[in-house]
Amino acid sequence: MKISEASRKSGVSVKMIRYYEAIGILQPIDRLENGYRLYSDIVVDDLKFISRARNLDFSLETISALLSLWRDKNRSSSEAHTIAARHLQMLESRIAGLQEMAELLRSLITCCPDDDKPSCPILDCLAGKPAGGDNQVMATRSE
Amino acid sequence: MKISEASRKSGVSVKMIRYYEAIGILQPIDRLENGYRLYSDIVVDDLKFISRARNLDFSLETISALLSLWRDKNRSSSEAHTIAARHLQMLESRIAGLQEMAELLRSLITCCPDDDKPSCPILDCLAGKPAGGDNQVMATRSE
DNA sequence: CCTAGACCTTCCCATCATGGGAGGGTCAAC
DNA sequence: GTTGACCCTCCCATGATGGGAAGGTCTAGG
Repeated sequence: MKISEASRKSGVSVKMIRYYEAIGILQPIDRLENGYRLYSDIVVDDLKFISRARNLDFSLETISALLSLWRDKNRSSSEAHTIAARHLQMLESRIAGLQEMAELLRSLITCCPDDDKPSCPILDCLAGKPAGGDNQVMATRSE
Repeated sequence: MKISEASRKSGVSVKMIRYYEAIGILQPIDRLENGYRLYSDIVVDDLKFISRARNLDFSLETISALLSLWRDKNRSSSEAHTIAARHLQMLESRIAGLQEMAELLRSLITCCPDDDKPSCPILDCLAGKPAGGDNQVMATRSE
């Protein structure tokens, strides 16, 4: 099949399919005489693999490693385990960071009168004014 | 003060200070005769404001709006409220997405034998094999 | 007076994953 | 023989950040 069908079947955009090949995640794809790429079902499976891994927010570099593992029938599950565990840890620390932000933001939003007057704890906090509560965005307290 | 001192006082890198000016978040900075930028304490405060807002993951575009509001003594707190509420919503949906990923990943990691044999539910899941449990990464189920 | 070093400037490039679009080739159907 | 749906490559843009080159400026020490 040609690239647009591979795209349709895999859910990966035509642009990205070519890109994955260009950066070496996909082996070089066979070409027809006119230069058109020819995709096998196996490559479509690789594309689905990539798509699922992207949905778990793995980087393309990591996905490349995972795909190699998948293709390697002599792999150890511990290798995939290690990669996944490291990624999970990163996800968790990102979640923690975002939650901290969200919590502070929520408290500021709750305090904000949301009216037509200028006084606003949200802006005060960003400006470093010690607000009424213990809201304080961690920052740059170098002075 | 010159740029490196402004950087030290604000916690914003020299590169970024220049960048913020270049994209118009900061007003054009006064120059000495030799072309060196001259920073006032007020601009340092702006930089701290930006830094705190970045710590809450506001985009520079949004920060530009917040900074304008902060400078506008005729603002309504509702304007900041709206911006912050929209941002909070975005943070929350990102958290939810990451948590979904983390949860699936955790369950896969738990199932993975983590040994020297090739069988691995993590890779199976990425490859679309319906694993033992109900682990299934949402993807591309177009066939 | 000269030099070393610590600044400052601008400009270009790289990141990461993704998309847009130009300019041009190929092929099938009508 | 043209139209339209494909395909190709190449360049550019995103957002926030850093790296580094090439070159100007200023100050302190010899």
